[in-house]
Amino acid sequence: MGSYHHGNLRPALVEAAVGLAQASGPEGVVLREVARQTGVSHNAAYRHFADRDELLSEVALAAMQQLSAAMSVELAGVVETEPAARAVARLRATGRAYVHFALAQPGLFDVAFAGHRSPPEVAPEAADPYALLGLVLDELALAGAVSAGRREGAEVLCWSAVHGFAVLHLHGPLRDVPAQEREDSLEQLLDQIQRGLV
Amino acid sequence: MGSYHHGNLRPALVEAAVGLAQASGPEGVVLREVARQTGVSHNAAYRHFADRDELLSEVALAAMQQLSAAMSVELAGVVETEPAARAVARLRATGRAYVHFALAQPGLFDVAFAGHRSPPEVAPEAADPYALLGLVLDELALAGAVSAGRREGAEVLCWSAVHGFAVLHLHGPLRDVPAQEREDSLEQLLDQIQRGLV
DNA sequence: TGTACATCAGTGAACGCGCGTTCACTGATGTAC
DNA sequence: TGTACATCAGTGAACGCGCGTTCACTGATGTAC
Repeated sequence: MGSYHHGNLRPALVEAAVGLAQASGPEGVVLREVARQTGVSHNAAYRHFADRDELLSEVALAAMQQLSAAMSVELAGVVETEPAARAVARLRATGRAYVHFALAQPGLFDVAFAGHRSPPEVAPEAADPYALLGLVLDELALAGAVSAGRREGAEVLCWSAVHGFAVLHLHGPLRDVPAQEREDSLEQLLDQIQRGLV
Repeated sequence: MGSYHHGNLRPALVEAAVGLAQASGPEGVVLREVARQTGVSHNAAYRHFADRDELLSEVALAAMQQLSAAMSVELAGVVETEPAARAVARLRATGRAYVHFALAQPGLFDVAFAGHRSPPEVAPEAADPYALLGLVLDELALAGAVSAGRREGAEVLCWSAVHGFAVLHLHGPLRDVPAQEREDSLEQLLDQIQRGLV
């Protein structure tokens, strides 16, 4: 690896950047530090990214993928078999995973949702938490657990509630709520979301 | 006002800072610019604030007050008289005002919720949107429009949903949703919140 | 197989940025006597 | 009422910060003939 050409610099830079984002959020992704950690000169990144923002977008994408992965894991853990109960449990799992990811990985969560210049940052299907939510809601509708007229736009309620909950507890006025209380509060929130859809 | 002593510098600085926050959010509140606009040397502020953060906290407080004021105005506009319907209308007004304020005053909204070092930033009662929400929920409970067991913790659902909605539409992936669609979506969200509490 | 040459992927030095903050200061104000 | 003096509220110059980005460059690689 002592060669002049790194050979695999781009992914190495992204990896380092993800590490920094994980540790210190968007501000932590400092080009010069990324280069330092990758053992490369501070301007080498410009061979692979137009500027810092482009690197940051890459990190945001990775963060989204991790979020989706976390949601998928929690979804896979649902063991209910009765269709309606199962769909409900999966919806709850989705929300729970979202909030837990935000709290466990605040840096990545922030990068994922920090306003970038490329608004949609359309991720590959699998990496899109929103698509995942839509899927689970479809299951719910199929199981008859959500009234017909209420399926449409249901994403927004679920997402808003869960996102707001995360943000308020992460940076907002609820950031000092003790963990246990927060968890109870979350389950209650999921109850209410569920009720709002039925 | 050409005198050496300004005489009223502290509030003048806060006012300028609020203006900057309004125009460009937390980052816009630049000490040197605040001083420039107030016609004072760039370090004069240190006679009145320990540092930039302390000034920013003052701005956050002002933002909270404006948010509360906006909510109060919308609340006052509710003309329903039948108690239950009135309470429901007032709850909706609260949420609507919250979101509309966020969208109309993104800079102030951001400052209000940007994580400061003084977490609770306990505002005088009147300036606390959370207290206002609690009040409206009490009315709702009194009117019998919310089941007993569901009054407790109802704040969190309402606040989370409305806050998440605002944030997702302000900076998040929903930022490009057209205004009309967004408004429809908001009304639907309020429907669902309402349903979640009953 | 060897060689010339285009292209690619790194390097090192330098720039400008504009800020927050500190320092030693000076002009204005209020108060005790 | 006048004066000495402490205190307060401003000033101007300076520092350090560490970054993102650009420039002209050089070492490595691959390919055509």
